[in-house]
Amino acid sequence: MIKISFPDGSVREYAEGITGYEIAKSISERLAQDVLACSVNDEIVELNRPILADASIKLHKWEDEEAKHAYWHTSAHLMAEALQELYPGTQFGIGPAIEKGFYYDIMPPQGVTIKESDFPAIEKKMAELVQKKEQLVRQEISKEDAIKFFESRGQHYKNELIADLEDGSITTYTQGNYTDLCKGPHLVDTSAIKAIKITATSAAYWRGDEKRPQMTRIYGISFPKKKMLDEYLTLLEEAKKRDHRKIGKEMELFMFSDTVGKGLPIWLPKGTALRLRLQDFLSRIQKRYGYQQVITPHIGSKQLYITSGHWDHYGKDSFQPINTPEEGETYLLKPMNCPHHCMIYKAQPHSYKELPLRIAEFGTVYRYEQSGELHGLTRVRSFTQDDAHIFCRPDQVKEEFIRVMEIIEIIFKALEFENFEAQISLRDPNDHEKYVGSDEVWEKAEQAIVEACQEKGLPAKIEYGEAAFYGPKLDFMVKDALGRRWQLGTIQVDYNLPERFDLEYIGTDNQKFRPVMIHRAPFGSMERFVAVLIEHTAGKFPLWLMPDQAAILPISEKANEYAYKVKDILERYDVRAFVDDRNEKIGRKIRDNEVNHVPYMLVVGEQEAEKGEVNVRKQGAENLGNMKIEEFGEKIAQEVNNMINKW
RNA sequence: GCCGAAAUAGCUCAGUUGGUAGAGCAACGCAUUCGUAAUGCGUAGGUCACGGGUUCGAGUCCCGUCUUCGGCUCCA
Repeated sequence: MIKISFPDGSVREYAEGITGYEIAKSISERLAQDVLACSVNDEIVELNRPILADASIKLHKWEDEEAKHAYWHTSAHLMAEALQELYPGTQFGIGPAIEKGFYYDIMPPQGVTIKESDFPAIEKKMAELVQKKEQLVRQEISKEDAIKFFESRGQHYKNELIADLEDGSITTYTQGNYTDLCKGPHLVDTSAIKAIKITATSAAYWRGDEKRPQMTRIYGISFPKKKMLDEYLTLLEEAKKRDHRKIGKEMELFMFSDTVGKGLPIWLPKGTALRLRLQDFLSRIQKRYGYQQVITPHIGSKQLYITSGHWDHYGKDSFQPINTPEEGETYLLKPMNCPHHCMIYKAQPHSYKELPLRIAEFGTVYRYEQSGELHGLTRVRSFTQDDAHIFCRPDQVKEEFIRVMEIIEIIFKALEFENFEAQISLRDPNDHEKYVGSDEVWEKAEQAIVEACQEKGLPAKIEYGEAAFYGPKLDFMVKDALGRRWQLGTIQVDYNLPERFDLEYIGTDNQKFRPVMIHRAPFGSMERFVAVLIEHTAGKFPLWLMPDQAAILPISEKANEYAYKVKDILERYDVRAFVDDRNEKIGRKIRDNEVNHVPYMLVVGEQEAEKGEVNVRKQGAENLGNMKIEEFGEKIAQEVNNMINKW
């Protein structure tokens, strides 16, 4: 007999060789039906793996990530089996479970391309195979046999994977005619896969290397119940409705023009109003935190970027230089603001007493992004960073870092971004080529970041090899409507640029010292931030950011004049309203757009005109009754002020 | 840049097997002046992304280009 302990601490005895499934069954039939995988001593295994010694066990149902992982991984194998039958001769790369579903990278036989129109056939074949209730059979295999086996099937990619594996650790899983090199774990059989949707195809390089062959990646998702698939598809539809590109167009916030150029956003009046409000908000906070605002040109001489090192690193991958016709000068569109700010620092001698010096600019930069990368406002070729550079003494780094984290905290709180993740990006300890600066300097910087996070109690994921070439960084990621992660706020320590620009300050002993530079952008960029903000709020911004805070509806022609008077008066309170003087039903527009972006509707007629009042209706037509225009203006201004001053 | 898909009126879309270009909303005009989150009637609006080809005839079929979309790769 062996002892099995459960997550609740209880212990039961079972015969040696019992499986997870049998354990589940011993608890209840229902559990046995629902359970998909189990963890034995924290290793996730399939339910039919015999347990040979005392162990702790967790049974995973669909709700657990572990179960979903096994489920989708098995789905990937199922899809591979279907593809093998539909397209004999297909070579298989890798086919993992991902956050939402699974994919398989395949090399279809010569002359075959898999298109969207082929998806139903693949789904159908998978459903057919499910009917067979094929077991997934795990087999341990020697390296030699594995190579022989996959060679005999013409699976060269699999063999390349095997070459990197250690003998003795190699396992395969077989269901029906399909055998895959795989570590597992899997479902016991495929019968639990009830609802399948092939969602997309894409090109993907073998092992992510663009010099290697390009494979076809097929994405899919599957669920134990048809209803869950339908719900998932509905969710995707809902997410599309809050796509910032759609809402941005409807609300007339921004636009793109093919004639102006791809990836070059144009901010329309309402979008500009929103953006300026955000900039204003940040400026207020920055003033409080001792920043000074500057404005620098949109181009800089090539020499500036040679000094900064950016020319060597990115020259060939950026927009190409601008040359003057006669004097042979060479300029670059500025891809970042740091070098300009360094020159501001360098223009004057600095005492240790002046530091930290904090220089801020809403600086527009231009970066060449590959055309396939462009995406709404989140990935563009010209964007404005809410940039600032802090020049400080080495002993001030941590404190300055913490102060920046406070600013980011204020912004995220003010805009209710609770769903963010923090990531500390450190260098890849094995790669010294990629980074500039000494090990010692890097270690100090990395330590400062880690400590700052600890002191602020910010849980942050550490990623090695993700640092910039000039220094480690802390990034804040927020998810968009479709669950894609976008980097917003960023704080980066830089020991490199001060060196390259030979920046210095005079210490207490009258000696020269090198300052440390901190780059930071709490929004990241105005474009990306507004995009994420739109998706986060579905266009229902907080009142103080709303481009149109009220719609004024005159009831009769006679009231038109009064309506405009109301607008004028409200403007004095900085309340943005528009007059709908043709009495077009606002509701119609709103319903057609499936959005509801105007928080207040002011109905005005002769009665109101006489008394100088407005009839106030809140979003959803709730009638708040009549009040004086000034009273309403005051109320909104007050509400806005409260929201801003809270921070 | 790569793989796949799409492109029709300002917007959202329809357009059957190739045979005169359609709707709703918006715009404009006229009527309506209403206590309200969809007033009525009318008018105008299109080189069907662009360029080539097949055909008696192309929005529709084929090829190329541009842009957009979904991914890949990339991201200072």
